[in-house]
Amino acid sequence: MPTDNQPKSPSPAPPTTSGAAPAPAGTDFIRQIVAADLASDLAAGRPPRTIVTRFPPEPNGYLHIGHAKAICLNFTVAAENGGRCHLRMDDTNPSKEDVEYVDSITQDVRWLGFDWGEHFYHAADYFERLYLFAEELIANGKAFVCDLDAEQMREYRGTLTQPGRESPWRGRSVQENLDLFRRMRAGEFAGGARTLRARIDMASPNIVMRDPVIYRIQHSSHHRSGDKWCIYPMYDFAHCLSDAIEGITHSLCTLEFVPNRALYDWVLDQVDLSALPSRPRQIEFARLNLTNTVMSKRTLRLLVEEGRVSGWDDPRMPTICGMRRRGYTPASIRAFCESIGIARSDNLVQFAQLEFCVRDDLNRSAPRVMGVLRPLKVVIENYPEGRVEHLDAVNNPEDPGAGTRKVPFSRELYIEREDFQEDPPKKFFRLAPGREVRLRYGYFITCTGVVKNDAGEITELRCTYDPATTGGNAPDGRKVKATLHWVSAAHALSAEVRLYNQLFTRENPARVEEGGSVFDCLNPNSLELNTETKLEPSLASAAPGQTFQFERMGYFTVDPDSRAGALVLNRTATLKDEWANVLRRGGAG
RNA sequence: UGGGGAGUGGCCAAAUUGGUAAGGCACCUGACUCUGGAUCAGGGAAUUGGAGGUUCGAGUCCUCCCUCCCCAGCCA
Repeated sequence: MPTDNQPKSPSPAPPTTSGAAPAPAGTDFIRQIVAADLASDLAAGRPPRTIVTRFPPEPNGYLHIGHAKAICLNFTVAAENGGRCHLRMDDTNPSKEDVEYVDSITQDVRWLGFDWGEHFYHAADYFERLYLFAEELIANGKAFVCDLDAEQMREYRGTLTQPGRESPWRGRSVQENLDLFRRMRAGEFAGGARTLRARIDMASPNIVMRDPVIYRIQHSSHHRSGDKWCIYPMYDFAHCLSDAIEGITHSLCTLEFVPNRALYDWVLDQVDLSALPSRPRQIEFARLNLTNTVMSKRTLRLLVEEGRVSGWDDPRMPTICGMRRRGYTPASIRAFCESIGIARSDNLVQFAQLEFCVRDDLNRSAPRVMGVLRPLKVVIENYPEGRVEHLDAVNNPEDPGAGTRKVPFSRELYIEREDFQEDPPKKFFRLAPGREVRLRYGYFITCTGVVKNDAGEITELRCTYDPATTGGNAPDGRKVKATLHWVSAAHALSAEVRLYNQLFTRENPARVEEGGSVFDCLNPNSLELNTETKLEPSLASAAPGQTFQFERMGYFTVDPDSRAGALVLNRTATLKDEWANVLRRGGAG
């Protein structure tokens, strides 16, 4: 269970009536099924079963936000019902898996705020038992050793519209199958030379049921079992049995496994489960898709391998480690996963939904600070040269307990370039010639002059301040339309800031055009490097991982690339920006 | 094309199993504000993919049609 800021979800009402009792309202179909199962136990006079779920990643890549949806679902459904959730490495294919990934996976799940207790498992640890189940299938005449090679097998499988043909090896005797299978295990045959197949129905309209391979020979060493095995079970065989072995009650997976459910149930029907704690049930839900990004592990891997991003933890990546580096909090990711719901229809969630969740969380927790991304020098002509004041600034208006800090003010400052316009449009209430604005926690200033270079670019503003408005308060109660953030030029810290934009320009990059590539819509401007940022001096001691709100600019998180005196910050998210909406609507003129 | 899954405001997503379309995000308006942030109040937006049918009554049931997604790895 998450321990920090955990979004409280109401526990389903205790089931009181028969198995047909209405499920609690306002909850997704999976929670309704779980509630109904519990209700049916009660109705039958049994003690209600312990709900056991599992998150079963294959350690062949890094976890992403789509996995977070599954992780939140599995762990919270279990927790809401007083059950438990296992973390299981689905590591049945040694050629693609690595410990590097199991380490990152456990780290990410823990970081998200979930605890699997002692229930950390590996499918590889079940290889011996799985092998025995396979022999049981053979003994029951439900599996056979097949000598067809991969290409032949494809031909025999048939097509979507044509039934397959039975393998010539389908009729081998139990004895021969057992002997061959044992010799497969013993390493007598080359990789790919033979397979163990379930004997089901080559004419099934469900292709998954056309005598699927359940064991293959692969002479490669496994990250966990080493060289102990040279035959490895396939997903469809290993997964359902692993679930049964662990006592999983509800095996939640994504929609693409719907056709596999027939095989999941078939395998469980063929073996003696009586010594096992449960007969698990597979339930599918729709995977998460997010606008302007991709969730496919293959594509994410290509982004990394082709150097289009800096690594799996590039802050533009939808990976958990990328989002962590970007500055997303575990609570914000959990809140997001809760907000999108669980259903069976394909979906494409807008990135704005995720951004809302980070802002919502960071607004409450992030210390405020002033940072100028595109500095424009301001000289306050009537402010004494050499004078420095240390003004009080509130650390977090959402959290009075966060206290205040001192910010130096002096004659020469930087303000944001975009906060000044020489010829301001109608709805622009920031600084302009002759106009008065407030410098946050500082003074009211009035622009009295504009200095330009030979190219006609504004290089400096001349202003005057009203000494009576110290701290930003006007004793005469006069109002000002805008409050600007600023930084004292002499005291400013320089920093590198990485401004991130969408990785892909199209809403759904996964939908590739004929003959095209996902990378056709890669956003060339997804990373904007800014080296001119000036920060208030309080940031000097900021440590990697810390997130701040730069007032009026957004949330920024200190990157691990930072070194003493050389801060690097990632923009986690911008603030909601009314002015940007005005500009977008073209209503500023 | 065989099998399977799914279509509810721009995006997610509910709907007590037939009783008259929640909520969130986004958007817009106003209030407030030393962040054009936050907060508060309000608003627009859906003939529930389409056409028929059953019914006093249909998002929910029936029929037909359309669209999208998944399956032809010795991947998961």
